[in-house]
Amino acid sequence: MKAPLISLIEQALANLRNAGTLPGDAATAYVLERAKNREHGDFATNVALALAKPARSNPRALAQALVAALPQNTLLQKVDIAGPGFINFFLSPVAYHEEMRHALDQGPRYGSNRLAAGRKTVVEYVSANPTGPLHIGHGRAGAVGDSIARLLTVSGADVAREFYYNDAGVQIENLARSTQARARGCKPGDADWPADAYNGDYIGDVAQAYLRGDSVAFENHVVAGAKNPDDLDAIRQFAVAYLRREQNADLAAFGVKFDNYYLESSLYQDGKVEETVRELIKHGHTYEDGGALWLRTTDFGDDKDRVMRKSDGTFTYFLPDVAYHLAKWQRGYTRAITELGADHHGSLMRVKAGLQALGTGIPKDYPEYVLHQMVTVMRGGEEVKLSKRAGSYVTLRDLIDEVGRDATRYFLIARKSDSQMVFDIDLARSQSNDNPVYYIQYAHARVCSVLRQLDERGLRWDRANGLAKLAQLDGEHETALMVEISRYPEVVEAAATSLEPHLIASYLRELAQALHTYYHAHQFLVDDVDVRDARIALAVAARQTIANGLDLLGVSAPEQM
RNA sequence: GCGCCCGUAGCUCAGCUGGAUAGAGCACCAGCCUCCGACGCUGGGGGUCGGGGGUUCGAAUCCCUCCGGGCGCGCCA
Repeated sequence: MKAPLISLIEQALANLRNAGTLPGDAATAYVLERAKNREHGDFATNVALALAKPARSNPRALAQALVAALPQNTLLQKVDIAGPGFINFFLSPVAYHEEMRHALDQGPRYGSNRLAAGRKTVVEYVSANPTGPLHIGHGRAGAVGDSIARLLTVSGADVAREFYYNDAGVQIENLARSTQARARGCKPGDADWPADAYNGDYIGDVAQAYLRGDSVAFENHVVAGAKNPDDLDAIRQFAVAYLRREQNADLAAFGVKFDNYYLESSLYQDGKVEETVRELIKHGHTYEDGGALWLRTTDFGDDKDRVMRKSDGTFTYFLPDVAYHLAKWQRGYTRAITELGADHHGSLMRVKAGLQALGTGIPKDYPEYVLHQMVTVMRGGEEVKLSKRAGSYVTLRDLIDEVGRDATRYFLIARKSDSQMVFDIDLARSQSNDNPVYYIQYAHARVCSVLRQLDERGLRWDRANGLAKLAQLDGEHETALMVEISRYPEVVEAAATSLEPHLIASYLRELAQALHTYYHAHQFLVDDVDVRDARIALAVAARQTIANGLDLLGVSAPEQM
């Protein structure tokens, strides 16, 4: 609904420039936003305040001139000037009725936009190494990353979801040795238990499956356990396959999917690592010192230079990261979003520096990072410590089983991702008013229930008639609901622009509240056919909007609870 | 010590690129089911927006500083 208003404002500004009221080169950085208060209309702009100085006028006088220069439009009912010089726009009811028509006509596409139209985008998230079960942090990464992918998709982008994992490094070697030790009957604490081993019980499960000769299928591979505890290479391959399969199963249960699985080992096989090193050297940002090859990341804002090839000839972790992001670029992704735990933020600068040092024209803001902060898990009023080494461990699978997929996803997405958050298992489990996800889902189910009632009473909803008769809905709660629904496209745009899916979560709560309030204030299934059709039209528009919003969060919209 | 994130009602958190009297949920108090599902609705109390400066018509929002949390600062990932 904003676009036509902005167009009107721009026309008014052009008129004033032509009339000499405004200088031709006046900057037009102004804001058009939803008025917080209904008394201030539907939208308000500070354009007169922003332009008062360059126009050498006072804000209220300029506002008067602007309003006078505003073209006539049927969408506008009234335009006021208030306070220091705000211009308040009161939309006509027809503007909202048309928006309800859009919501119903566009259905699942209501709220989509063209912000990122056609941009080939890769969204990378989770990217856990296959050394153990996924924990709640991975859950947050999955919920946030997946939701961002959905937001960009409805914004027109051509999105690929990607999972990157290390299948060759030191940690994998550790995994293999740990599994081997288990296969030989050792346990943590035994004299010959490896020093840096993974102590979790799940390693024992992997070892047993290996010894049984189980067959593990994952990501188009099948790996069978070779049963031989001395074959470390076979153990490594089996353990990676086993844990990857488990992680994939957990993510699938969480509703988080991927288009690509990208292996670190492939970067070596395809020569991408060597190519990256070669290019970095060629562009003169490297030097040797102490037998190691350094990258002069300080040329690009880092506080010290970084080793890229160690004196033993192997690479530090960040070089494959640079090679990996180069590969994203080379695969044609002009936009890359990388979702990471905030504990990795130290590596961002290095990877970006490496990409710039390549001199291949990769933009400075490539990739765009979205970080998520730690999640503290509470159960029974106490913090549950997460540790791969210790026994106490809440896995993502535990949460899905205990709390449910929808509530877990909602809780993990409802907070701004760069804020630390507390995940209270007892709260998330409670199916009460403590729990916003059920409140929102219930609003959706309620409308479904009304339609079932309609059917049971042998009545029929005439959609076209309902839309035509929306003018009969002029009550306070009905208007409020229309306003909420019409905000949805703006919220989607804001969330997609800032890569902040939590905005959708907050919005949905407000929308659900408006619907519940409306539900209590008015009866839907009344005898007056026109009023009935109109009220159902509004309710269905709300239901559609809730369903669309929940889908962006990866949360289901049940027809009954 | 340096860098990044954060500090808003008793608790958990919103507050969009600065805007018009600071919001929601929970908890607490008082009401609402002969009525389309009460997993709901209505009303009420409750805040020096961590402290202090600055920028300007206007600051929870931007800048500086201090205090208090978290996370990073390896030839680990």
